[in-house]
Amino acid sequence: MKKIKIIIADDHELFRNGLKELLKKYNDIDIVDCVGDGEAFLEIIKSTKSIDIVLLDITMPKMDGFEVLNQIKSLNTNIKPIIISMHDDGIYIAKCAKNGAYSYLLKNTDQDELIKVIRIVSEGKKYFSPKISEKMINYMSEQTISENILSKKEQEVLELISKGLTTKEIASKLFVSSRTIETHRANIIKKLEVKNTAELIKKATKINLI
Amino acid sequence: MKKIKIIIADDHELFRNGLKELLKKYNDIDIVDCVGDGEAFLEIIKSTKSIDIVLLDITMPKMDGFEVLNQIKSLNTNIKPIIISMHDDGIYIAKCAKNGAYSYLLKNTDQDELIKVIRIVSEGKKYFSPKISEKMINYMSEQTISENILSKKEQEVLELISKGLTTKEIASKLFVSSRTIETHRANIIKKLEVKNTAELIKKATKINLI
DNA sequence: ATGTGCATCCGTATTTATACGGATATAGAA
DNA sequence: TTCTATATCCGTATAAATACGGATGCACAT
Repeated sequence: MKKIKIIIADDHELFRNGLKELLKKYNDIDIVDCVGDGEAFLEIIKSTKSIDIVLLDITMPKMDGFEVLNQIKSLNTNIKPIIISMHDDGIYIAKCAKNGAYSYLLKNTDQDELIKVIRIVSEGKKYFSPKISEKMINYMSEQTISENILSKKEQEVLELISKGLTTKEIASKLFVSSRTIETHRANIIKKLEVKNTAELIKKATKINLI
Repeated sequence: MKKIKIIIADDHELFRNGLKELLKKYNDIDIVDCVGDGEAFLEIIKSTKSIDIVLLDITMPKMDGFEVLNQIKSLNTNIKPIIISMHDDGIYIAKCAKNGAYSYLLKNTDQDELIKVIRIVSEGKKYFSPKISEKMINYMSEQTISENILSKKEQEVLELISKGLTTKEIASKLFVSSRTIETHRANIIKKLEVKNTAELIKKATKINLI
């Protein structure tokens, strides 16, 4: 039988070793290595191939979990990261999900759940528990409060700006003078308290206007 | 005992009525009304207060589910929408989550699951099943493939552009000529195949570069 | 050793965006 | 009704971005 090869990356030694002991008992699991920071982890996976899973903490010295997730993606390995974190903030969860985590567990997760998730993930499936999903979704939906700041026309103009149209193009598309669009642009920029178009689009995206 | 007041909004009459019959059997549930499109639904909730839950389809004539979700948010009611859809695409799920859905069920969900979710949501909690979460998370992480397109410097410049700095400001911040930054800008725009800064920032945000 | 990608630099011309400081008509809210 | 927000329009001036078409030195991989 093929064992699931795992690396543990966590800066708390006690936790790391405890976890190792805990997982030792399972026949289908093989703890290949334990490291205390993100850089050390990356070193290892450069030499050691065929790792299945990394149990990854977010807050680590030198290179944090988010960075590690990014690196894993760009390295084109098939290591599947499971985040084990003490934070249950929606933003953390969403960020990990976005960056390719296969699961997100809290440090107070019980043993059975952990084993269950390891086995699910080892088959290439992602698993996020309903509680974790709820947190993330709450966060995602909160990000959409700020509507109604812009008038309908302004919203329309913003939409077209974001599509790459110039003032002139927008003007002819909406059958108005380009002066009008210029004014709209100026007002939009003022309302969102930004300096220029680049910052505008960034902010508008952030608060979900486009 | 207080019943959970529900409205069903779905354009398929058979499904709508079937669902109604099905839910009739439960003592703690009260189907207040059934409608076939989004506009009709909005009409009803304007007059009828104290609805707890709407079972909402996405594809509907006149006004689709996404629009309805948006309206519900801006109307400041405490109706909790549960999406019942036949699509299990990640993008649909993510969009609903973002727009304030309390749950997302597929039309082939079994009865027990539906009742369970209705009861959970009626208490104000959100619930997304692991399968649905998986779909959504897969979608979210796919949105983040394209790294490594830009060089480090280009990435750095992009970051500063998105913060609203002008070419000149970036140049002096990075101790290089503004010509250099101009070239970087041009190259970034070319690489991401966009027309101008506005579109650039939008795309960069979308593919998670900033 | 040779090539490829990258960071860096330069000039010129045109197009856009931004910053001023106005004005009017209309519709909806107070 | 009066106030307020909105959409629309106008001019002038400067700042910035974009489009051309180049060039060099350096590092890294083949």
